[in-house]
Amino acid sequence: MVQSRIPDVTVRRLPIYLRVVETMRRQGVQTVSSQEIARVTGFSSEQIRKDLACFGAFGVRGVGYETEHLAWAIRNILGLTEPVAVALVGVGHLGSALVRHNVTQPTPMRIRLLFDAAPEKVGEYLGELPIRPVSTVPAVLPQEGVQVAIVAVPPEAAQQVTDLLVEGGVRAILNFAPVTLRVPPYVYVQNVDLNLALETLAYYRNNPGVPGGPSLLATQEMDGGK
Amino acid sequence: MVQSRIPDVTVRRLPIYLRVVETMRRQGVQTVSSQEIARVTGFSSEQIRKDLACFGAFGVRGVGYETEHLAWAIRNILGLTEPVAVALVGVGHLGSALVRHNVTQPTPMRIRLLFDAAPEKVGEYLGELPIRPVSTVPAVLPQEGVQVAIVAVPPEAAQQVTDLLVEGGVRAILNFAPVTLRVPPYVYVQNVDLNLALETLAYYRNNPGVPGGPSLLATQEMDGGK
DNA sequence: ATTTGTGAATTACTTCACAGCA
DNA sequence: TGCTGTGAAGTAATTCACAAAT
Repeated sequence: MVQSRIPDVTVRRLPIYLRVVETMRRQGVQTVSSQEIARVTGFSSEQIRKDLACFGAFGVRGVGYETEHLAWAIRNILGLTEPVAVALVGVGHLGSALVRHNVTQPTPMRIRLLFDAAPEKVGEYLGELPIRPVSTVPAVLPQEGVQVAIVAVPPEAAQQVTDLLVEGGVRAILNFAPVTLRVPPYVYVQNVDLNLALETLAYYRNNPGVPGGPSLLATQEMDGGK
Repeated sequence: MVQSRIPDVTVRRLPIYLRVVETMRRQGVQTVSSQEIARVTGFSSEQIRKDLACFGAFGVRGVGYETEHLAWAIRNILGLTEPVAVALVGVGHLGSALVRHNVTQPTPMRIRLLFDAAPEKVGEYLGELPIRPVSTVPAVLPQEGVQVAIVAVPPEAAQQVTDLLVEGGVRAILNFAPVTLRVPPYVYVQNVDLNLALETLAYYRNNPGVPGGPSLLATQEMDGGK
């Protein structure tokens, strides 16, 4: 059964399933059951079946899912059939670590454009990639067809940078700055806030035994509260 | 009304509230209403009141919350009344960026111990902090009273490192390795998986206008699926 | 007049239970 | 038998709506 509206939690689980299925496929495994994916990921098998069923029935009853077909299907749903170019703004400690990390990873999301505000950084190279002035974002992004961006600038600059990205036609942003970004409703923002993540740990250090929730990463409320 | 069991989603929102309230307090603001916090964070004001009411009633009707008192209360709930020492394992690109990032941040979560497996890194310093051999984790952590750790090692080494951390008495782990860590039920794991975060963006780039979920960062299912 | 605190209603997500197919 | 797909039941989280307090 194909649903029109896919829950956010489901979308966030899909890349996990893809990783598992893809690994198995490369190991030569032909089919995989929801129980096997459950074992590796920690999600329940029913949940995995429900998630996959949102997009139609790929499985074979009594057998499981064909790894080749399932990997293809998930990549299609996510829009990962071919490499996706990503822009990164803010080539500081964190930004450059993200770039160096990204080049070693087997993900189709590829950082291809770098921007920074500091004049002394502009023109330098990080690996093969030149660092461009952040003012050129609105012009360069459409030209290069890039619609996904990472914000790794100091909090003071984050909103300003975001406005430039939106002007450049960005549709989805991964934000490392510890601020709530204001964007139009058609732009998706996912926050990765390292301080918040660590501070949450402080609570569970003292209140153990509870956790539970699966889920994966941080969306952002769109409106400004009512 | 004081609840015994606090929802995970609430715990993940508390550090956000703390940040906002703390900022206002430093600006000399005496009281803050749930609507004002809502405006800044994007959460609804009812939700904020419900979250805070889990721990008792701090507010004054018709007025709002006293910033001083509220900040103190949230810090108490989270266990952030004094600095919390954190260990980091894996001083690669990402790990060292996290350390350099952390020293500039105004969070009470302080990275104080560094570990790495590579003999050529052991003994070197990153800022003031010496890099220790990862084998000393089980001995050093209890000695230094550290119960929170960051895993920033390659996926192959992540489970092994986690076992050492658990042996050393760690209660909460922030995991950057793209694997599901196996831990005893009293250890809390929060995953930050950069590839998954980026891959989720790919979906929303093509399916705009939806997002919605507030929430903040990645827990991990504990059991192995049933 | 304003804003908290909270039951009630609603919505979202997960788990259960099992029919249907290989 | 084994495993998928799914309606029904159950649980969790959010929003509504308003009484209580200043």
